[in-house]
Amino acid sequence: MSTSLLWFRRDLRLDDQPALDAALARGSRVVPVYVESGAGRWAEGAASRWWRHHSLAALSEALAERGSRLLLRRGDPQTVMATLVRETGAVEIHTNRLAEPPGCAGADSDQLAGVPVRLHGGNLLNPPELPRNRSGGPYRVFTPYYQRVLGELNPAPRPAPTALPAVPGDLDSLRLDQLGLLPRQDWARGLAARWTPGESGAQARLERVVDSILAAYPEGRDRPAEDATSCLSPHLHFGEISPARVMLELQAAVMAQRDTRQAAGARELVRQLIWREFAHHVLLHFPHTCEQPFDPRFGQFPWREDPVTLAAWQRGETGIPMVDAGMRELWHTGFMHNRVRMIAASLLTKSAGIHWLHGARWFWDTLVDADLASNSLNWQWVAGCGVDAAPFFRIFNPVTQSRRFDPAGVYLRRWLPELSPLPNALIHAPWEKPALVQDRGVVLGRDYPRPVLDLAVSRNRALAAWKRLLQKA
DNA sequence: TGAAATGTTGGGGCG
DNA sequence: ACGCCCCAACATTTC
Repeated sequence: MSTSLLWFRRDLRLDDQPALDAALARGSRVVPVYVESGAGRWAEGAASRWWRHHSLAALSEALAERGSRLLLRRGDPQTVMATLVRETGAVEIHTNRLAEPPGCAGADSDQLAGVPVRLHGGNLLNPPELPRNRSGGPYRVFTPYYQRVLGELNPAPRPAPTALPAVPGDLDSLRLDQLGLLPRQDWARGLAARWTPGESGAQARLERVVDSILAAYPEGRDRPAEDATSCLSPHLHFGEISPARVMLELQAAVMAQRDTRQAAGARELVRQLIWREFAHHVLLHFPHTCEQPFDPRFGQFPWREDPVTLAAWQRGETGIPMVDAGMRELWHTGFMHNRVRMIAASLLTKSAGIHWLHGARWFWDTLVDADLASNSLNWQWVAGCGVDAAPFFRIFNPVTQSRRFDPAGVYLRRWLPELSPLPNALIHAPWEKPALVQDRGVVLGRDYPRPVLDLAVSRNRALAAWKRLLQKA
């Protein structure tokens, strides 16, 4: 009877788990293992580590319930696997592809410790190198990519096995707390209040999305005060739910046709899921884009070194309420509403002219859904230097956006309680009428910062810099 | 998944 | 009745 190692990486689930299914299909003994390895490029940030701690706890429990056991080991995967192969006599390693660039935690290899690594496709709907456009190259524009893969997707997720083979008791495992994933200081209470990491948390959220969020999703997803987005991103990042499972549930909602609004919401969410696929497609074919602009002209762009503004942005103290609310939501919950991410990112890269990598690195450290492919693609999209990017001159006005998408100031007051005495007419841009603001007991510069930049001035500066770049190129 | 400037149109007030 | 102006609403262009 042969033995396989089931190497969990960011596929921390048992449902629709192709690596698990394949290991079992060999009719062999299956030894599940998680390897805590060293840093490397884009070492996981603190919020992600918090999430992973809890996700591993849930996975460990789910395996135990089915008669198996999760081994936790620490070290270089090559070394750890060599030890495990010696201890178990394993002939294969099964895991799901991550397809990140070399040197990153999610880089794949097809052999470790002299044993073949069988790479499965449970993390994505499509193998990330596919599809190819008519000239045989990768896609660089979302819409044709979307239309192409939409017609080809036919997910067939498989349910979790109800029982698993036992793991020999003499195999050592670290305790979860020995991985040291939790922060020393307990700043994570906000995260714990907001999230339920782990497979059952992911499934519960998907159920709620289908039952009560989908119908209003197309318009609701832009209003940050509402619970109207899927919030599946961290669950998907850690593989607590498979994209094929999400897809199937959404397709079922479309098929049911009870509610055409629900079907429209499902289609829109499928589109978002395919943005995730597209990000992986792009990072696989253009692996330098996690650090370098996709559009080479931007190698010459005069980004400003401005540590003071960067720090104000990070702390949520720019004096621009919609931006500060988003940055504080991020700090407290490890998440930021998608619309607000675009606004905050536009302010940093375009209004402040600060390099998108500074923003990408901050998000990387603070987001529970930090994902190299999505983070890189989206930061470059906002900055205007990426694949299918927003043109550089598309600069968000955070005040206009705030008035449009949070007209009643509900989101602003939630994250900026110091502004809650202000009426809706003043809360979106308090610096415009400082005297009226002061009448309400809010003193700018004391209770809430004055804006770190002038939106009109910074807009013109950004446009001028872009124009000069075009002339050079 | 923009914003601001500029252009156009049409209704109403008014001499 | 008519032309004129104003301005809001909408469309188009430019960045």
